[in-house]
Amino acid sequence: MSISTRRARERANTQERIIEAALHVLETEGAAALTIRRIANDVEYSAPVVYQHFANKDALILELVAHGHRLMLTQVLQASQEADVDRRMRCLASEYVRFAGEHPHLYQVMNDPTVDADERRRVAEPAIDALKELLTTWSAAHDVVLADLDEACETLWGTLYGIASLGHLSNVGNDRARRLAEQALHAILLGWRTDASEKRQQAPGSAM
Amino acid sequence: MSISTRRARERANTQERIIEAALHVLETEGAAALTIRRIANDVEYSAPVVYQHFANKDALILELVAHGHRLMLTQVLQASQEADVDRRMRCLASEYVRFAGEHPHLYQVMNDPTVDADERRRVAEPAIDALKELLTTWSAAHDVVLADLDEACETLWGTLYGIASLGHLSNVGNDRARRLAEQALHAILLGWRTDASEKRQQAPGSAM
DNA sequence: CTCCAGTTTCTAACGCCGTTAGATTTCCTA
DNA sequence: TAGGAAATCTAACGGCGTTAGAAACTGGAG
Repeated sequence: MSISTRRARERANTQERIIEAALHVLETEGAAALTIRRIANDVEYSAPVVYQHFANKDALILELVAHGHRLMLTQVLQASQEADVDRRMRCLASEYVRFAGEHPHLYQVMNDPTVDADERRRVAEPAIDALKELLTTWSAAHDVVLADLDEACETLWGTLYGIASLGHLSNVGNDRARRLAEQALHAILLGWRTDASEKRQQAPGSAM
Repeated sequence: MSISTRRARERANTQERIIEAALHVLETEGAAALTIRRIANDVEYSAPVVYQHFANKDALILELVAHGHRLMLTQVLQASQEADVDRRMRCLASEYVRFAGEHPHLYQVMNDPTVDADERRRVAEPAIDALKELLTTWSAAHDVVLADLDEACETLWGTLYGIASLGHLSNVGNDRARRLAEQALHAILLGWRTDASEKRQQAPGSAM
């Protein structure tokens, strides 16, 4: 009994080491350096051992993506603990972009279109849910009834992603991108509020 | 004399054929199928011939990216010839996302972070400039003075990119993504106008 | 027409990749 | 301590981008 549990523990341990090694290579040297042989070498095993823990490279990468989202979620939430909802929103935008800038390669893999869309969606869900929750409290605080919460959330998510991507895509520095994200978020939310108040003035109905 | 010009013409012709073949493979089968050997096969040459026309695969891909931006620019401009500036803006957002949805693989390569950032920026410049021009006329039409035109433009560009990416990133269909893009653009522009009018009420100054 | 120079094109190979089969070693148990 | 299962390694496959060097074709001079 105890021997098999030890085996399982060792197994889990090397699996964890593989993930950490992969993460380290990815963050320090980029996606191009992330090869099975390289990872195996770093954990002092031969390449096929990796396939005892992951069906293939894609599965390993998916694990990195999931890890990345967990990391991002905790960092962003932890850094944006403002009392005011609007400040919290603003802070979230800024911190999201900061994360993208501080972990460019990880962020890149997290949004790599070549990893299966469904799986990517799945591992990103907790982060999206957190945004959805914040957006809910925001809309309640401002008496704004959003026609479709999911749509509104996806709009914000997409916007943040797009502006964070500017950081690598062009010459826009991270600080500037953070300001742009704050500004865009501010503008979108303000736009929604304006829409809502306009609607309120003429007839009771849903937003936009 | 005439013989060397004919040689040059033939040379340019095969180069064009290579690009077209590459584009065809990319659009119909995706980036994974885009290999030098495959392209060479399609133009009925052996692989090394490709290297007489392009320094390496990256250079060829950059050509596809440039082609993609030209295609997108003409399609979007041609489809959004509205008289009203706001309608034109709205239409531009919608058409941008439509293009992304109709050429998913090309669009993916156009925004692939692994292609050199400077080169990518360079070939995307004409499209960005067109957006900048439209934004200028918009701000003039609404008496909105944008603090930094380039920043505002990059915000819009990033937002459109992010929302267009939702199309592949999640379950969001293209039609829905188009509506979201229109909505986000509308909200951002409305936000800027609101900012400007607020500023106007208290003191003359720049926006945001 | 023939032969030669120069260009174009191809074949073969290098080193890398992800991945798998089969031999080998290691470890527990009976 | 011998045998069998588990873990691990070596070697290989096919494919990738890329390059060197052989082969074939082209055009003009004797």
